Amino acid sequence: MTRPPHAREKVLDAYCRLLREDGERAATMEAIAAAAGVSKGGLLYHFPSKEALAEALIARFEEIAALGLAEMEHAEEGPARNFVRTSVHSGTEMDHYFAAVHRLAQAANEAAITALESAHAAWLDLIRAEVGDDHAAEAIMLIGEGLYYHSTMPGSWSRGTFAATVEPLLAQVDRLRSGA
Amino acid sequence: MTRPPHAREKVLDAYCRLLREDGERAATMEAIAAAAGVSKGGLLYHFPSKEALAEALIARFEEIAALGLAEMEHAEEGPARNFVRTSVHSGTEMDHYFAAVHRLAQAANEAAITALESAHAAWLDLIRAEVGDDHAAEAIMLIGEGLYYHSTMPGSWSRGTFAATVEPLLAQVDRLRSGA
DNA sequence: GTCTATATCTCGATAGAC
DNA sequence: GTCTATCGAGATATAGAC
Repeated sequence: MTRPPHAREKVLDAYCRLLREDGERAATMEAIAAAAGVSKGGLLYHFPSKEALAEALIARFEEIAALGLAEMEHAEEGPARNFVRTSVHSGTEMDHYFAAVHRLAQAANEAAITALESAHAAWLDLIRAEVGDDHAAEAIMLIGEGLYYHSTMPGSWSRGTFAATVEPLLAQVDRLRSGA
Repeated sequence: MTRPPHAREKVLDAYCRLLREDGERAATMEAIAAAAGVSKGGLLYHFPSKEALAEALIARFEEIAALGLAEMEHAEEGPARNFVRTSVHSGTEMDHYFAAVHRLAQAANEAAITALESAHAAWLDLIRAEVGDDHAAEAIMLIGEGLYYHSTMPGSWSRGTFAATVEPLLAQVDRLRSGA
């Protein structure tokens, strides 16, 4: 880490936003540079290729995901509830980078696919360890994934449907958690 | 309806497959034409623009989704179980077109976003009507959406994790269904 | 209905001035 | 460290032969 130069940060954030809002095709070097307020040449000084940009974004996602995982592991309410609670779209950095990496994965970027699969596997492990029953754990995890799915979707339907209902949903999680 | 010409079908299927497997950016007119076994000119006779192609694919998805919805409504096991059962990736036409429309939605195609939102809303309505408790219905629907999310993902992690576990998952659905 | 040829534009990347 | 200028490849779409 050690504090990356300012321009690098701006570029990465712009790339993340373009991926998330307009999709992988729209996230061209030119568009990214413009959104970050630098020139194409300036961008290519920091990231010598488009692939390098994607790698940096994925690395960033992995950092954020690791932080979230540690928090989930030690959450007072338990990993299961914490996972579902943090899966609703809340505009966090995690939400943004998850959606961006998701776009790359759907463009068949292997590193992005691997990063998402690792995150999913780690989440499931923690929920399994807490809940005991594997199938209840899977069901809980899928509720969270469903929420993540909606959080990566453009449009606002899911926001209107789920935004205000985290607590009642957590009550359903408790039903699945308790006993098998 | 009324039996579209053969070439139209081939083109639409090729477009669907390219979107699903390689992403929206890779699904170029040239690649689609090649995959469908026609020339660029031939493709553009049937679909005068890329937008027209996308519209046709979305219309196709809406047909398939309507059929699935009717089946879900009258399923003997009930809409909730039927929804979750059919949400696991099973390589059906519905899976394929869902994934393809999902790629378009993530490329900020408004019609694709609307089509997916309509489908989600219709599914949730049926599950709500059966289950009674709105939050249990949402939880069940999210389990299905989680499975759909995984079915649209490239890579094989979810296949290995969920493929053999539909029945135990349906048992979890039953737990959520029964009583509030 | 389907093809080839081609026009026009935009992409990612390089070169070199400052 | 950031810019402008430019190249070659590949994108959508048109024109017109068959």
